[in-house]
Amino acid sequence: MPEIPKKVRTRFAPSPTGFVHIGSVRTALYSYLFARKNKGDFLLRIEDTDRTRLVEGSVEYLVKTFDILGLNADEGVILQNDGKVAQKGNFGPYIQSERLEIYQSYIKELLDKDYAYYCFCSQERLQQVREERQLQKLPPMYDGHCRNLSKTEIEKNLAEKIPFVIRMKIPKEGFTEFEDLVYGNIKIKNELIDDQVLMKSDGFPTYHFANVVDDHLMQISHIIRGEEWLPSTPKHILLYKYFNWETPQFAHLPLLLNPDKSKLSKRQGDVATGSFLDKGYLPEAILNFILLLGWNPKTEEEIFSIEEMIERFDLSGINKYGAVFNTEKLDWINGMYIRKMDLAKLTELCAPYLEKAGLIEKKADGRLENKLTKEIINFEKLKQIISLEQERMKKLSDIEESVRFMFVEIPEYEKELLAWKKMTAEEAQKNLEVIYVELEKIDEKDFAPEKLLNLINRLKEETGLSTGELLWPMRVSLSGLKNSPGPFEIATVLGKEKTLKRVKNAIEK
RNA sequence: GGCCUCAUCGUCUAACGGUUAGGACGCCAGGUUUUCAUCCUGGCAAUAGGGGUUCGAUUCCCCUUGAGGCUACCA
Repeated sequence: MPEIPKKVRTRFAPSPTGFVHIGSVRTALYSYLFARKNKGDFLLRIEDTDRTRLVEGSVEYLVKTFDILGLNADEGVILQNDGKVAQKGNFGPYIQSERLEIYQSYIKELLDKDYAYYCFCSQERLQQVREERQLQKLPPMYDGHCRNLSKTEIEKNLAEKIPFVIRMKIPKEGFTEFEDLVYGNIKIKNELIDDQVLMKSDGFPTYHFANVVDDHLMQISHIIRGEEWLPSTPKHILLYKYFNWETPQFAHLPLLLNPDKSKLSKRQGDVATGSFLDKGYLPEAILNFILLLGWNPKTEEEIFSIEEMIERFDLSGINKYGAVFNTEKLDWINGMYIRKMDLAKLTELCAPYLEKAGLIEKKADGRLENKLTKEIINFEKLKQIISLEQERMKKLSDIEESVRFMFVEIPEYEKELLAWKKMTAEEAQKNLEVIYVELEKIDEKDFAPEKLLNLINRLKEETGLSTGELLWPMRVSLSGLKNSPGPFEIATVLGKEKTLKRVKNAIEK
């Protein structure tokens, strides 16, 4: 493979259709990493040439999502510091609908060189041609009806304002081949390539045309995109040749798959990046997860910071087969990131979930109020509460349910839950009485895990009870849950007063 | 139908033609002072099938099968 001396420039070029597909994020991630790795540029271009699929506000949503993910473009459509979407760079505009004049001038060049032609065929005729060819078991291609119209015919049709498109003139002989950085040598007979529409009747270019023109004008060196473009790449190569432009390198990425191995779609599950973010998957965990869906470092490392990704990433590590998008491992990776995270940061990230769940509320003066008990809780206390779950949670949204018991006045639960294994609830209550008496003797400031452990150990010796017979009832009295953090940790965060209150409540049940 | 592409545990994947086919997630079992989780240890689990080439194929070639993509005035 020849080394490319010029600067590496990659781009991500989404269509603003309203949501950000997780597969697009992977494509963008690979482009981003490749650019960073090679000290190149990463650009974001908006491909909004299909006017029928446009969704209001989606460009802004898209750019913001990428900003959250940390995949910041050096050039193109970017998010400014003031939160506004803007365009940056010397090769703009970077929104295709703002580049119509550019496409017009280049299509004229193709027309002049006889590499493209006007086609006045109606949709109905095209439909008919397709059906006829299908019946004859021929590829449903355009039949070339308008390929050789005379100049006078064309002028007459134009004068009569007959709607037209402009098609690319594909050679009837030979073949087009290229070296894909992932798939290797690809060779396709020209006779099997359709005379692709380049300009639509509404004056907008098709993907194939706008994409080639823009990639060239924006000096893109490596086109990293989904495998669905592999079959149409020869058309693009031909266009570069027609224009006498240097052909960039191509790297097609295998598709992400549904569990049934079809192309990953929203019909079979959640593929919107935004909803993963909403559920509390961390941006870096999402990137780490999708990085591994189709690429591997050839080592047994699995957790990568973005810097490590940049350092390790290499196009040669990309697989040729599609990976099933199965989020079980995402849960695990996300948990790893949560455990490594700074507690204060985690607390800040969890707070909105607690607010949404109606457990806390931010008052006008900035203080946090426990909405259930109306107590004011400071950030330190909230941090302690979150710390109970840091080792346990898989995603931020888990926090709502798992920590609710810390906010209620008294947890609600069935008395029978107090009983551990074969013991009865009454026996459990008796054990709690013993614990209660000892707990009362501890000084508030000594209410910490080590002291509490010592106390329980002492009680074990004095009473002959087992650890479980003491700890299970204690834990349930504090959390009201079958599964929860340990009793010492809960008691420490709760403080002496609340702990005693909960134990007492259990005894009197 | 045509064209293109792909094929290792359930999933993500590793293995210059020579390995008891490795790791991770998940699952199961055991341990770590109560539960769940964490952590540790162990276990179950794969080269789609058939032909070649070779002393020797997961690996190279061919066929079959299976899967996917493309085949729009969508991207």
